[in-house]
Amino acid sequence: MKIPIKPQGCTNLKLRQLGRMVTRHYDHYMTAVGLKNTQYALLSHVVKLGPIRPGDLAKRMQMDASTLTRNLQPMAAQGWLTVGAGENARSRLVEATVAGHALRAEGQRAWKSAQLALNERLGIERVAALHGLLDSCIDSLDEQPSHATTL
Amino acid sequence: MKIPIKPQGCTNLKLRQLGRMVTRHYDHYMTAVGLKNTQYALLSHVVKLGPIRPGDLAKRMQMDASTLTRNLQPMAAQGWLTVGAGENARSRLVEATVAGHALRAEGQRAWKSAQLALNERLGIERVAALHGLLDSCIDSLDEQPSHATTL
DNA sequence: CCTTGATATTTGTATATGCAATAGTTGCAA
DNA sequence: TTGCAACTATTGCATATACAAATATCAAGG
Repeated sequence: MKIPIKPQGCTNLKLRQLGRMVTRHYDHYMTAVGLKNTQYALLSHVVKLGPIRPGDLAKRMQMDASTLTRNLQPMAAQGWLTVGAGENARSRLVEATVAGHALRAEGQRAWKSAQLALNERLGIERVAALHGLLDSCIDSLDEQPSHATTL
Repeated sequence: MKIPIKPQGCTNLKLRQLGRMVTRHYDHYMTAVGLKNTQYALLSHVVKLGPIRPGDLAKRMQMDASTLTRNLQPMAAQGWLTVGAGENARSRLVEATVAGHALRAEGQRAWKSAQLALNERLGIERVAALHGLLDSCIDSLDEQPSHATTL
């Protein structure tokens, strides 16, 4: 007989609290290369996913399209990436510049320091467990239409 | 012999992605009572922690004090809480109004729906596991001076 | 009393986030 | 061909987030 353990408290609150803490942690490392944690994440995605349409990129990052539009702006202004013409006149393609590739490489080193320090502080197994759980939750929520509100 | 499983990917990215998804989920429910997820969290803390100084509240919520100052403003403007005088002239006390208490009760019902729907979608055991992990990480990071960078 | 250092909160600046509404495009159908 | 629906990206608006700097206050010493 398995006792179903009820989750206590608010998932959203816990996620946001830890999110704030962890984000601050990474930002301390990323500022060394002049990037915010969010910008490093975005730049990495653009580098890895090559020329990609904003909408597709937003989906990949689980981010609202309008948020992406705005987050791209300071980075394009810095010359790290370009938002050029796509196939149609209505679609576009985001691509990392040479400077963007270089910066992302630098950022990757800073990121690594931040990640290792975090692993150290939390314990590598706890981080691994957390990753597994976060990934599986992301996957589950991604499949379903968000608030299909199956009541 | 225990093989130490290396965490793959970026903790920050995963936390933020899931955070965005979950926050959107809660917000869909909270808008029914005119609250944002963050405002519900803040209001609940103020209700529960009674008259409390901004700085202490910020610490409790793992939030920068300046962020708190600003987040309180729209809520005070709505008459849900007050930021009154504290013991000293330099300190203050945040307290929920009667309207604030009422709204928080309403919000709690909306929150419950959101939480139950999330439990449903992720599975109650996964949510419980996630909570445990998030809590333990929050605790660990809370103890240490953040970027004491023990390298 | 006055200075000085510690405390508590708020401002300045910049970015992140998302919903609703808009604008421009494309494709299709009447 | 015009007219409408679907698609793609952006704007308007409001809020969230944090670091650095400014403000205001208190607490001790001198």
